[in-house]
Amino acid sequence: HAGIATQMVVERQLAERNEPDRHAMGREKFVEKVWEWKEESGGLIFNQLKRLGASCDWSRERFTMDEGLSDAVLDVFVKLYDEGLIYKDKRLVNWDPVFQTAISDIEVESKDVDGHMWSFAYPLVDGPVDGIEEIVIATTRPETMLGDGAVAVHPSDDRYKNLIGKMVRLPIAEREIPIIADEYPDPEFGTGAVKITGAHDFNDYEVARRNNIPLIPLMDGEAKMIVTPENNVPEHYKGLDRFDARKLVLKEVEELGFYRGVEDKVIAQPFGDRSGVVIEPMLTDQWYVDAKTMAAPAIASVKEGRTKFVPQMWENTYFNWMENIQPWCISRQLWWGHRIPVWYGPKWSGDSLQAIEFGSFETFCAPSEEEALVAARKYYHGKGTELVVVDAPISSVGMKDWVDTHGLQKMPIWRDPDVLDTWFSSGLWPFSTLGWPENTDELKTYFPTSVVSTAFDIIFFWVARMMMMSLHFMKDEDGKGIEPFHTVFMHPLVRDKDGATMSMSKGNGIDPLELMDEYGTDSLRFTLAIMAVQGRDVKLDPTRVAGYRNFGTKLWNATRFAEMNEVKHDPDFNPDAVKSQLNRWILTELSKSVVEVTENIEKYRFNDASGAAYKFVWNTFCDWHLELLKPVFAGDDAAAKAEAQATAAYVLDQIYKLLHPFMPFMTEELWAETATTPRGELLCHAAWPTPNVRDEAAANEINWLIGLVQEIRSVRSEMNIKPSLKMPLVVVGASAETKARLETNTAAVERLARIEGISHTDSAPEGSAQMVVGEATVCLPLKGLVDFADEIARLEKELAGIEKDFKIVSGKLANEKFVANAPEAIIAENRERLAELEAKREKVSEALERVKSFG
RNA sequence: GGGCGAUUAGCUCAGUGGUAGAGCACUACAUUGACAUUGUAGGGGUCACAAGUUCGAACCUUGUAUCGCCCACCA
Repeated sequence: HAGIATQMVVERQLAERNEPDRHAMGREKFVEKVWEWKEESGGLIFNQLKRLGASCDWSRERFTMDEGLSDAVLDVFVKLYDEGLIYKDKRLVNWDPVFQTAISDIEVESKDVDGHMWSFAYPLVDGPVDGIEEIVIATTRPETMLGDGAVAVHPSDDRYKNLIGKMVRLPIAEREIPIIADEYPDPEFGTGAVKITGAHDFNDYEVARRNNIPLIPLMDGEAKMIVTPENNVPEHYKGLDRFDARKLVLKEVEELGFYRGVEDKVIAQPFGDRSGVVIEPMLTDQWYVDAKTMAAPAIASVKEGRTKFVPQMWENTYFNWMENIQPWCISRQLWWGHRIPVWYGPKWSGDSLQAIEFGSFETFCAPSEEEALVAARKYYHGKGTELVVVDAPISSVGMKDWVDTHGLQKMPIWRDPDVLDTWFSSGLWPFSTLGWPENTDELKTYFPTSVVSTAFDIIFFWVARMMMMSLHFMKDEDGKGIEPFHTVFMHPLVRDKDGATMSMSKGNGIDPLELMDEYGTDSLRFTLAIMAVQGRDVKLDPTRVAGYRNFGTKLWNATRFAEMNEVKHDPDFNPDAVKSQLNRWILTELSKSVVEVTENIEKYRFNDASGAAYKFVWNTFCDWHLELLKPVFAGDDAAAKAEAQATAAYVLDQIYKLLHPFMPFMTEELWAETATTPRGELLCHAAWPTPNVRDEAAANEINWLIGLVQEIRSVRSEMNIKPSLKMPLVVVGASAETKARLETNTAAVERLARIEGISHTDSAPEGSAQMVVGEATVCLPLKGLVDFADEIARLEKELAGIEKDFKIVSGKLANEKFVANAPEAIIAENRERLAELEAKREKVSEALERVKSFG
């Protein structure tokens, strides 16, 4: 691909520098130029390849990395040729007049442009029929009228019934063409009569073939007008650009009195991907792959589930294309790529050397020149004829000259000048890269592969072709084709803020290199992962990248904090032996996160996987675990400290692993930096974490603690109590369990909720803010600190919220149909919730009464 | 014309039948404390619209509107 792209760039450079074009320059000289300008012309591509680690030394004709591949490509061509699946055909192709090469349908982009539709009259040659003197046709491309071979009308169109078979005179070219009947014209549209230019329009081509109408070429490879006996175009059109020819045709048609009007019309025009100019349908000889035959097993593979698309909706797109597949044109009129392994020589029709058929040529398809010559010698019977390989193809006229000059003692042989479509070789990627056709160890190990990850826009270019090629060439013991991969993961396309695909030509791209320079590679990768939702494209917003850059910093700082507290990786750490509730809690949360991340990766839900890791690291580990560890680290219980350190080290290790797919560079670095003894392996080779500790009691205790702290903080904030002010906590109605929990977590509560001293009493102290946490009411004595109207308002608001929820839940449970139809679990959940709400409502009401009584 | 997808907080987007979510932005407070690339608390949503299915709908069905993409395109 880089080679082809380079050629495109070099051709543009040639044009800009007013150098002769490639065709005038010759192949040899052109390759020199590519070589000479490699840095400035192909430098970008070259650098990209270097980044990818490709070893390319820009040796002539091909990259060194392609050496083995080239052989495989030529082998495949020869095999398919021998099987009759590759053939040469004269057909209409999409032609790029700038690069002067055939391109495939999917390299053509249709755009709506403002255009015109002109009407011309073609007079009937033998005078009026039914009072009709002329037939009026409409066209958006007036210049093509010079190549018309017929005028078509619908057989059911009564207006023209009696005109079918009559001749009309073509203005300017002065040819007589027939009026024919065909299903193609729409009687409702325009005049119902359509001009047929078989050599320059795809629909017309089909009509012309069906009706044996001659195809009359009007243009050369650069889309400049040509003058031939067949097209009878006046001499002064010769060499005119198609758009200049259009103007001239319009002028002359008007002068001749055949102009019948014009209207504005938006027309869809096909543009070439690479050149950006309007493509021209062109009648040419090209090599084709019988894609219909090759596609059948590839369709079956998806139909029968041996290859799956993720998300599945892309299978429709795949089928839609594969079932309507056209012959695949693989010739490209370029000079940089895999050259088609076909040689031609004069055709022979008998035993005698004299029996040359001057109009036609014999084809020798072989993987190398030597082998082609062997075949050629065989063909020419070794009748004392010496084969001479010549550079340029020889036409039938040239052949006569050759015979005049050399006699029949020397036979010219020449190679097809065209190269293969890049996707022809790309389609072989799953096996050609592994040393095929040799049965190498690599091939045995890595073929078939498992998942191909790509964007939907190359399902056809690449995915479908890999499947066709693999199924055809790679067979199992029973001779059944092998799929190159079992899953095709379609990742989202990154679009710009308006939803358009980014492209060089539109200039709307966000350069990933710039984003990486600004935010870091891992940040960009993590952002793309967390935004990679199945079935939806990504509109990339750089502020999101900044957000996830901060996440990386957070992890870095967490590691630094751990280091400062002598958190050290302990190779003998056993999670199941951990004792403290806090540590058992984080291990439990870790287990849950491991499951969540793993399952989502396995389901290709990378956004959910990275999101779960993000939440665990920031909102669980950093926000709570590390905060709760601070009093432990600051305390003097050496055993507790040691266990906390070992646990934190273990959790960090698991975090690095979970995040490694999404932030490989940073986690690999942290993995190495935090090693106390050598890790013995890279993080990317380390075993994926598995869930272990599941301690719901510990989880409940710490989650209760978190709830308590949040409750106190919330009240403090709402009551505008300065964070610097520490205050006592008075607990009313605590159960034995709550008392025990408070006892073990006193230090944590005091630190995180800015509390000084926890006591238990039977009734709330006068002037307290009161919070209901579980069965207990937690009070902050605020007498003299705040206005109690605020506390009343706060409690009333809370009570209103509870009332609202209570109504909803009790309403549900009062509904007989709900109780009768809803699943048990849901009903139980609602009952539980109702009980909780009821208890809380009671406590909050009591608290409110108390505050009011104080007032 | 056919197909596919989207419409949820100011913005970018998660959420496929059971308590409406994230990041950014916004408001208030906090700074020798791992981290201001920060912390705490908070405000903000008739889930485009309408009808239906259901005990229950952002989610399922049908229709409407708007937007996007793909395919085929009236010469």
